[in-house]
Amino acid sequence: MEIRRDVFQAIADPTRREIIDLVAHKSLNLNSIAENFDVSRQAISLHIKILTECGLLVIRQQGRERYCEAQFKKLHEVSEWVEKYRVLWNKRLDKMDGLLNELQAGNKKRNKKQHGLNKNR
Amino acid sequence: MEIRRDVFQAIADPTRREIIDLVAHKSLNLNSIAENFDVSRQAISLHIKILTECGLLVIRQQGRERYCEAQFKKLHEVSEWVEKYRVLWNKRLDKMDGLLNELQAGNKKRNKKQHGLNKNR
DNA sequence: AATTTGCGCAAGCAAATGCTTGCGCAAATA
DNA sequence: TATTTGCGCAAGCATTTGCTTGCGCAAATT
Repeated sequence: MEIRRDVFQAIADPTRREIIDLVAHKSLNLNSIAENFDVSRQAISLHIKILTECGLLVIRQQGRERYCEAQFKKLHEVSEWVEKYRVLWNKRLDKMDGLLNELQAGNKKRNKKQHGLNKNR
Repeated sequence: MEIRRDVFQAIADPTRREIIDLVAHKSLNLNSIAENFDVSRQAISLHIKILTECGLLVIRQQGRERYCEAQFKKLHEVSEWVEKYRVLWNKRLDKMDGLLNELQAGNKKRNKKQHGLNKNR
């Protein structure tokens, strides 16, 4: 068991993202989750299976009910991948700001050239 | 044109994530990108199409070559979704730390009860 | 003990995904 | 001008995905 699933693949589906949103703050059993969607219980059950297989959810069996608890640790993988670009993307914004400022400065008047300002972003 | 694609869906595929990694620092034309993979050029072309359709890539046509440039702004959507859980997931770690400490304290000796310490994380 | 409730298993199916190969065009090179 | 190069378009195909419905079991309720 425990088929290594890809987290990125798991959160690709909007329904699965909603499921995570739902159980983020308090555990819910499968049927309570399914109530929030207009697909069959079975469909939701499958989504939950996928989410547990990749470690984003953990099931606590309690009698005949299965409570789903979010497991955020696994989101770290996604976070890492995205955040490594944050530096670059801030840099790009800076550059754009710079260009905009140059343009504005140029339009308003051709004197008082401001250059390389606006590094705060 | 411009079929609104889901960013989450786009980055679900490992090849597409690799493509983004490749062009993160410098633009590359399609064939240079395709060289890095052992699938056909056409397959890569399709991946790139998907990436541009959701705004993660921008194409600059230059003669007969098409240079792919990463567009990190769109990653913000992913970042936002993931990061909103960071608080929760840190909180959970705190709780676990707390439990661990209680256990340790309990094991070592049954006196000197430390409770609710270790809030620093 | 009989019924209801929660949920997994499995089959079946349409649509989407990822890939390939072959064709053709327009820009660059010879 | 003839050939090469970069790349899109389109058809075809195997998997995968997401969903449904029906069955059945075990825990809870009556």
